[in-house]
Amino acid sequence: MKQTENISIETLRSRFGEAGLRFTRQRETVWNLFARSRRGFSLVEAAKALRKKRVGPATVYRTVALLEEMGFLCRIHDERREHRFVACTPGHVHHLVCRGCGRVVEFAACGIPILERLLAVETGFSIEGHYLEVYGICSECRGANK
Amino acid sequence: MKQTENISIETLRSRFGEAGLRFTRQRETVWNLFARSRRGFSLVEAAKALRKKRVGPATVYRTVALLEEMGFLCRIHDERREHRFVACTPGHVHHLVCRGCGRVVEFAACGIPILERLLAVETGFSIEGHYLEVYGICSECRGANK
DNA sequence: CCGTTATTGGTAAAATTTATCAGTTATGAA
DNA sequence: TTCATAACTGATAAATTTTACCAATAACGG
Repeated sequence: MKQTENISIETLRSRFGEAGLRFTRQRETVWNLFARSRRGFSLVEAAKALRKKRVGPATVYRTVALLEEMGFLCRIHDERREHRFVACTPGHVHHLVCRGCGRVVEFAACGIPILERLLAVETGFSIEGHYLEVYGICSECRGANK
Repeated sequence: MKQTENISIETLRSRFGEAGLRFTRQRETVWNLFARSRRGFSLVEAAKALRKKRVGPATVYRTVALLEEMGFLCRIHDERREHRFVACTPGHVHHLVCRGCGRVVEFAACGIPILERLLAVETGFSIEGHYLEVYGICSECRGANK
């Protein structure tokens, strides 16, 4: 399974342009932080890391929300505790999260649609979507424990 | 599909006893709030609702965390925004959430294990668990829109 | 009923998130 | 390249959410 291939800066810039938004130094800096991390960051972590790079906290909050809306960042719930954001491929994807190092691998799930049809019949709901996150230990973390 | 059948107060009381914990008026009050709601509450909502019933905010936070640890409350992410807690059957269950009224219906998922085996092969992770939440519109909310 | 001790409430403090607005800067046009 | 416009930012204040603290309370066993 391929590791997440990140969106290029140029793609990002043009998507901003199309939306009538400016691609500022700060926005690029925020994106780079996430694009280079397999694990992602919580808002607090990102704000702290970006302060050193002259990006104010308010801008970090605003930019992360914006990138999430645009589909470039995904929110990871990470086993019921902290929220993190990771760079992701726009569209419907899911994440496999390592309980050891926290690294995130994207995958395009399936098998769920069948379940959804069953649920629709049994509950009377019309099903519109789902959120799935899988947890495990990556091979690297397994190796480290030996 | 059956509506969530709540744990009885007596069951709850004895589980507290077994764990060496006291079953106080406040803890019972907190439980009752959640047990009677199909939708659940966020911590802020619960704290506000319980203040009227003479349960302090600190106690609400502590008790919700405790009930979650014991498996009587489950955390709902609710479509990427607010966290809510709902009374749930202990064990591995998932939730179907109405985008209209927010009501939550439990279900025991399946189909996921097959996906997990596939992911294990493709990523090298050893898979240990997952979190699944499904969104839709309940029949009551659909009816209301007509 | 009593004593022990877990639990609570009320408040203070900490941590997180949002609002505000004057100053900055990306962008397109000239 | 320069300029004008308006989006964006930063710094701080304010609001909101969560945790810490400790004397007072009350659940539970004996």
